[in-house]
Amino acid sequence: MRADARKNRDHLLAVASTAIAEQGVDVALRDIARRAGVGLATLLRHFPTREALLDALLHASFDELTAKAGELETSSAPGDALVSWLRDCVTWTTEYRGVTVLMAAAIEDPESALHASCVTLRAAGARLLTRAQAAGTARDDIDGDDLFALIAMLAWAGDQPALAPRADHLFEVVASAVLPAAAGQSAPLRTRPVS
Amino acid sequence: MRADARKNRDHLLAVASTAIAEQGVDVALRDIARRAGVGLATLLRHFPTREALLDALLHASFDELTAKAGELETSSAPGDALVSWLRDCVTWTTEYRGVTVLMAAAIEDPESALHASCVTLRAAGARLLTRAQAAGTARDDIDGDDLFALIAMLAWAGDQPALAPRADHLFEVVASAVLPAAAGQSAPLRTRPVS
DNA sequence: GCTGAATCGGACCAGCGATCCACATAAGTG
DNA sequence: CACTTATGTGGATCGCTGGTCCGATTCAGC
Repeated sequence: MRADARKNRDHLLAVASTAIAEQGVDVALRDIARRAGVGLATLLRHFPTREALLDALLHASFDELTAKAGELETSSAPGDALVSWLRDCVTWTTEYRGVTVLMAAAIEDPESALHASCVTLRAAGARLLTRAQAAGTARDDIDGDDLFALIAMLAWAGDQPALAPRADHLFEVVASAVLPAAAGQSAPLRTRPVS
Repeated sequence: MRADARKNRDHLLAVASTAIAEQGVDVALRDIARRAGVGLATLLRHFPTREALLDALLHASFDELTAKAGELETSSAPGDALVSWLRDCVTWTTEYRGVTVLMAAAIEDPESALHASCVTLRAAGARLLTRAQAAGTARDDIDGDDLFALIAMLAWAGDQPALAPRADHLFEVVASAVLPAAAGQSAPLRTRPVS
């Protein structure tokens, strides 16, 4: 890649990052290009679709989250690890308002630039889940797909202005369903802890 | 209203209903107008915004759901009534793909044409919820706003092609959090039923 | 400095919701 | 029935979106 092209690419990523933080992932690509001082065509050649741009932007975050899952797998109790990782996932999406619906679409579209990242993320969650299930902390009748869906639902709620103030509380409610006796969560009614 | 205007209005509603069933609430208004054999301006005069059109279209359904809540309030056990009504709400939204995000936006925007309907719906749910809480069947730390959010989250999941196959299961998971010992729901681990 | 290839961005396209206004028509009046 | 007027209509148009094309520009190697 030519030096000027590389510079443009990096600058575009930086500008896109702040623009998305300000206006969400639906920000007009023209705005990003204008703020970066390049033409729309230049942006679209570096990143042919909005998803490709997001993928380049989010790749580091995705890797962080999967790495975090790997750490938690050995450093924390199964239940704590799962709920802590879920929390990380949900809070992370708040930085990229609107990304949830793209992820939900990408996970079943192999053509999407975000597909691979989403599948990896789901797999990381599934490992934490099965570990917690083996320990008897998480309910048995859900799998990685369910977990991914629950994360997406909570993240979506965080994206909605009317629902966002409740996001933390909703997380607790959902978490209490996945981990009925999770540490730090108040059980809904009286739940007998697993011995 | 003039007779021809009335006829156009009714025809537009009928066409919009089928178009939305086919393509979701994001269907192009131009398409609806064209399929109805009128100009776009005519559609937009009868229904100034997409929300106004949806409000006219959904009003009957909203009334049905609130009426259903009133019935259940006297005919069923508090827990059963709540979970049954939740199920009705969520399955209803599947007929109008994409309506959830509009409802979530409308509930806190008093200017929205859908605002009043959403508030009424939330109030109906809140009544069922407090009744179930008084009976000790529903967890105490949620309110009508939380319930509305949970319905919206489940409905949104049903709208996402990748998540829709799991929608029923996700409903059970969330319901088990709201009503830990709801009849017909298998408790996640062992939960001691309230005496 | 020159040349060829890589890169750029303004001009365009189709689609969207929305608005305007000349025209058509239904409803009321004599 | 004829005439008037208020109402309803829809094609043309606007600004915006994501996306494509191609002539102009700039870089990299010799």
